[in-house]
Amino acid sequence: MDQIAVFNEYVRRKGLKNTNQRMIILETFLNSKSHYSTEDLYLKLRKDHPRIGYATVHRTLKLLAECGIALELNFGDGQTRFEPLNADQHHDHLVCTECGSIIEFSEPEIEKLQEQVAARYNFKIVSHRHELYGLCSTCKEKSN
Amino acid sequence: MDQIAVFNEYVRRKGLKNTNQRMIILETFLNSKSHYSTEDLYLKLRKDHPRIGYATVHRTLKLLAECGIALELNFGDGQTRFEPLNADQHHDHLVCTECGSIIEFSEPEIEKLQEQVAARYNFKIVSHRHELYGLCSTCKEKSN
DNA sequence: CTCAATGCAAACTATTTGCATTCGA
DNA sequence: TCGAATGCAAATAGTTTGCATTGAG
Repeated sequence: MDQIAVFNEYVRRKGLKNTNQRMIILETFLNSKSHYSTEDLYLKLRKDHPRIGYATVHRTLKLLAECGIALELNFGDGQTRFEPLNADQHHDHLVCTECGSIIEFSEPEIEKLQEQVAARYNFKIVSHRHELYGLCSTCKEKSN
Repeated sequence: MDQIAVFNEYVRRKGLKNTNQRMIILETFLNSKSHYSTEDLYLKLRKDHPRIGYATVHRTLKLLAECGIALELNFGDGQTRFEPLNADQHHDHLVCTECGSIIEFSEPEIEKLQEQVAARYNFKIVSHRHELYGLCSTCKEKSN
């Protein structure tokens, strides 16, 4: 079941409606590799679809997060970002505080340890956030 | 060297000034175990020190983050929180999305793996953030 | 038809800033 | 004394909401 099917299913179950705008937003969102803020996505969409409003983009992103298609990220720059979430290929982030570039990484060992930590506190993990902040290789060199 | 000494040193090096307000804010902040937002700390301070303004609290917290005494946290509820940072007793968080309670944990194994990941990308870690969201033991039971 | 979704503008919330005044070094 | 810090109020930025209108089921 792909993301679009997941969305349709979710909409149906909740008695919501599947509009044209939502489909356009969802597709544009899924086809991107970036970490979009509401504004980023709104601006991108506006080129081809000037009739789609900021609020709709925002509400749709929230909806996608709700049904597990998007993950909300917050890198501490005051902007909430969203990224397409794919259960079977989870990853975390290295964030360069100098140039803002973002590198994705995944480390199954860490995920496993997380589970152990949670178990220690009888805690049920629903999602997590793991970000390393610092200097990427390029900025590291420059600072020398 | 304790936190207050670190602060004094930082202030001196930067040619800043060490005011009464800053000392009060710093002490109150350090003596707390909580994860304060600017507002939380402002309200707490106001009881004993009604003359300290919100902006001063905010600017001081930013300053503390800058000199490494405080860590900025963002649990995704739209409020930036700060916690006293102690280099030698670092910890991360389990955040209950149901009741909002926060459990601290530390797992040296994970820290070690982080370093390995960073090395893989020739990335220099300055700080990190690692949060697990889900249900704490109490809320987990209730949901059954 | 009915009720959810949209688009716009306005409202809100957290954070930041301008500026006259105060105060530390 | 001099410039950094303060406190207030006002500005900003991101996010959310109210409401008349549109449109999907």
